[in-house]
Amino acid sequence: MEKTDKRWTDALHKLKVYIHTIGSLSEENWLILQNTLTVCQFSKGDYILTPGEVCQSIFFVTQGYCRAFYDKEGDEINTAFYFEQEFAANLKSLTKNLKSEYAIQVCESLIAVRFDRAQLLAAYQLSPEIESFGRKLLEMLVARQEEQMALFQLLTAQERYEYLLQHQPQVVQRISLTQIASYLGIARETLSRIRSKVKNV
Amino acid sequence: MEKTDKRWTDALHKLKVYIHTIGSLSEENWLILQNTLTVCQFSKGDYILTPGEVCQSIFFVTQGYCRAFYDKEGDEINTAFYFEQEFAANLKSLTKNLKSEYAIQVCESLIAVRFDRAQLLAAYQLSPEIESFGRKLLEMLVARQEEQMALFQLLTAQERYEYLLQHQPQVVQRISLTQIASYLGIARETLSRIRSKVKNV
DNA sequence: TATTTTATGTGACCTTTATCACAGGTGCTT
DNA sequence: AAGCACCTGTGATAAAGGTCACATAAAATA
Repeated sequence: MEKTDKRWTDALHKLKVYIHTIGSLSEENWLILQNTLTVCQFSKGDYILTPGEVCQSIFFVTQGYCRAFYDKEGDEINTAFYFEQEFAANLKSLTKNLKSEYAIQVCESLIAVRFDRAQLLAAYQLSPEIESFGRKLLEMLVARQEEQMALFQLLTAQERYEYLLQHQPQVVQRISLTQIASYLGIARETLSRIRSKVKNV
Repeated sequence: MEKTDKRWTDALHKLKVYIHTIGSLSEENWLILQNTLTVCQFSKGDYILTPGEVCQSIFFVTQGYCRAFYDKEGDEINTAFYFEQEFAANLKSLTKNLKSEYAIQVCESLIAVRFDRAQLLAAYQLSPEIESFGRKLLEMLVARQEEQMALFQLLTAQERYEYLLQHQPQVVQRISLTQIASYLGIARETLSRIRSKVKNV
């Protein structure tokens, strides 16, 4: 995508707005950061990250969505969905420079702002305020992960589905039953039965 | 505990060694950081964090261990164990200033270095290098959490137990069967059966 | 040591969920 | 419109794990 494209500036604008919700960044530092960013477009089915590859980027989704999934003996197991205003990456692979054990694939035509790992680290060196932003971003991601973990350790399949309905309604609205079942760790038939039970209550 | 206590300097030394494994910190900044730290001792059964309380500290364990657990309708459900050279905290509560939904309790007489949230944030302001350390620490914690999540989403009960045997043998060695079962999300009888099956293979 | 408490092992039985099979349904392609 | 691929719903059956009951072992306490 060209820097002059309306979608480019649009995506960066959305990111800027988002950044100001988690802390401040001076105009000067925003410009430094902005110079390290690119805006990318992907089509449905494209891979943002493939197994075996080392994750080099964090993507801030501004349109569409994608999913992370493992291949377990031929079965695809979803572990996350990333929607608008969310950050998609394999953080373990990114920070520890390890090969990814899972894939991230586009589900719905995607526009995202790309943070390149090396350039981001360089920006941290240039500006403590940018590193401070990086820390706050990580704090948010850690908090979200912690919540996600509790979901899986504490709740039954049905409770997890009801949790999604309440807390992540867009997951239920935009994603197929089969994909949600894989995410919840249950068979699609079981989710179909849960769904009809919940409806009739 | 007194600052002159041998265990105090001993704990700080262990922390210092650990910090140098995740990145460098100048002697000057180490001294700044050190001034914000306290070394605490807890007895078996003590609570480091109680439900409803806002988490104000991160503890670097140097001796003994503790566990995090939810109370789900009277049943205690373990979600984590923190051993020597690990950081114990409710990161969601700490970073978002929310009440904790779970407790952290000492299982085996504990010595830990305490990072106070407010003082740590102040140290970040004083020194970008300390904030950089904070970011790297979070990156490690995020990576560990991500691995933990995959464990629960991908593996069956028996596979999870075998994973523990291989990757976290101290969990199996130091913690009772009942506590491990609660951590794995299975009945203690089931774990007992898995254990006898695994032994006889 | 004797006594009590707590943790673990094991069988019988029950509940939940997975698996297999198949019947519509929806949307895309030709 | 016909054909095809893919998704969802539902029944029958199998397997995994939970629950209850009780025996035994280990640890704590008197």
